[in-house]
Amino acid sequence: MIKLFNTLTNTKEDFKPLKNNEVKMYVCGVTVYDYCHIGHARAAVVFDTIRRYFIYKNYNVTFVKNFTDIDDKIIKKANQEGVTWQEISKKYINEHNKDMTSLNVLAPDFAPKATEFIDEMINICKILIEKDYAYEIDGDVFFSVKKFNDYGKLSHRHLEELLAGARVEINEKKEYELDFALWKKSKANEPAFDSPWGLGRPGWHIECSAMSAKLLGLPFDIHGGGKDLIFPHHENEIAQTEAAFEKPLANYWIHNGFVNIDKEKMSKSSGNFYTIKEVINEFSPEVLRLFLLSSHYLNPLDFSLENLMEFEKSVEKFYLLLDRINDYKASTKKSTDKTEYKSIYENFIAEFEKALDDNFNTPVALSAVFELIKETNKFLDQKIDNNTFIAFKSDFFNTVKIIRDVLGIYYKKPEEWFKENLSIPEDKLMELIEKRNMARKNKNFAEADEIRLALLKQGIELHDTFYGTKYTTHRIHKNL
RNA sequence: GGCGACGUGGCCGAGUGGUUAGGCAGCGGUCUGCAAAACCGCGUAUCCCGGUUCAAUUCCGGGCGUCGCCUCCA
Repeated sequence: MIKLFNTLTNTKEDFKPLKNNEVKMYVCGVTVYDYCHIGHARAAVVFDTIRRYFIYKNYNVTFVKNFTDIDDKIIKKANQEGVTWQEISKKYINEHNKDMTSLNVLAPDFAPKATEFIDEMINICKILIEKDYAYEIDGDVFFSVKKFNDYGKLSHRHLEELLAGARVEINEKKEYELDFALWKKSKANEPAFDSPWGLGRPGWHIECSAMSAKLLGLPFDIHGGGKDLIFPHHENEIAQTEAAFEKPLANYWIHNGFVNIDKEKMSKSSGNFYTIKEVINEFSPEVLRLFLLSSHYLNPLDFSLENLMEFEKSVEKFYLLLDRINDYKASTKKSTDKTEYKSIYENFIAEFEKALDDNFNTPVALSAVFELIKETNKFLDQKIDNNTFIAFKSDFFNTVKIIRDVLGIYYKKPEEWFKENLSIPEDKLMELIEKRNMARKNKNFAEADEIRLALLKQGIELHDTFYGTKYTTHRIHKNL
């Protein structure tokens, strides 16, 4: 039984799908006006992992993640660059998708764009006006929060509280300060869509109401996004959808914590952010993904390049083990004193699932992974006969597949990993290894050590094993 | 101002009313020409003050500190 923390009830609950073993989930995507940063990466990786875990548990998952492709910031950027808003949104959708691919985030089943659902949004506005939940003033349509009794149920706030803290907002036409726009009249030279209220464009929240209702139906199981979306975005989405359709929007609301830099929230407006591209220029995306999973998704995650180095080593450790298995020479003699690998394998599966069942506790799941690596190394330290080794490999690669499928890491071949970090041409390296081994043979250890040290400075470590000299590599982070 | 979260060993990071993850770094050892890798061993933490309890890091109250939301934001 999967338990998850539901923002709506502020408690950890058993997950019960609405229908059999189906999970329908909608996750808020990004507004496409710039490159994605690490905060976007965290949300993407968190929900991707949740999705992957449901799939692993044999649920049939329908996963929707949208793009907000029309919005003030997109228009502003388009004006700055002297291009159309479509060119901006297209470009950054494309860049977003590249980033997601590099992070090994599975493509959503649906990746709708707001502008593809204008009719549906207009329809919701019409219904809300008809039902007297919304009103039109001079081409703008606003939602009247006072009329929706449950307003505040997600963010656990009351209108008075919200008003008390509200920064002075000079809005004009609204009947009540906290009312929000469903439809915005467009100014001259702004992108515009035809509507019963004249030319305009949708407000921010309405798109998700339209797309989720159309693509998943109401209610659906899980709605997710970053914690910063709880208010007002998701609160408003609930108000619109539930007022218009008289059905609950989603049963479970999941929100991931922020990525911090020096304890402060990473955000565009504060300027303290790293883009995904900047980071994966310095570290493998796999390292970034592992790092993002290394703390619980509800908690803040402090980002630093130094922290990434730690996880770079973790990834390396795994590939070292794979490499070891590839090279392993089973003993021709019958195994002695061998422990059963079966129990290591079964223990891992149990720990791993227990962790993820409990509100997707990826740090604990990772500790099970690290234990597995250690236990496996220990197992291989014994003398293993061929039959035992073959049986072991089968169990081991089953577990690796689970880790890959669920956590989305460790999907490379070890040689790929080590080669991608190689700082000199491989044939040159082979020459040096050859040269060093000649020196070793001649007991010229000074020369041998000199070669090894020189390579080490370039991020290449040599390991003399009984089946030959192996190399491993790690990136040199000059700028850190 | 209102509401909320958090404070764990050198660092990162979980769980738990009593036997107390995991990782990184460090130290000692096995191995090695020497290393590296791997393995073994060591370190033994829960902001402060009260309270409840046979027992609290875990529950309650207070304090201090950090952060978040109330504005676009993953």
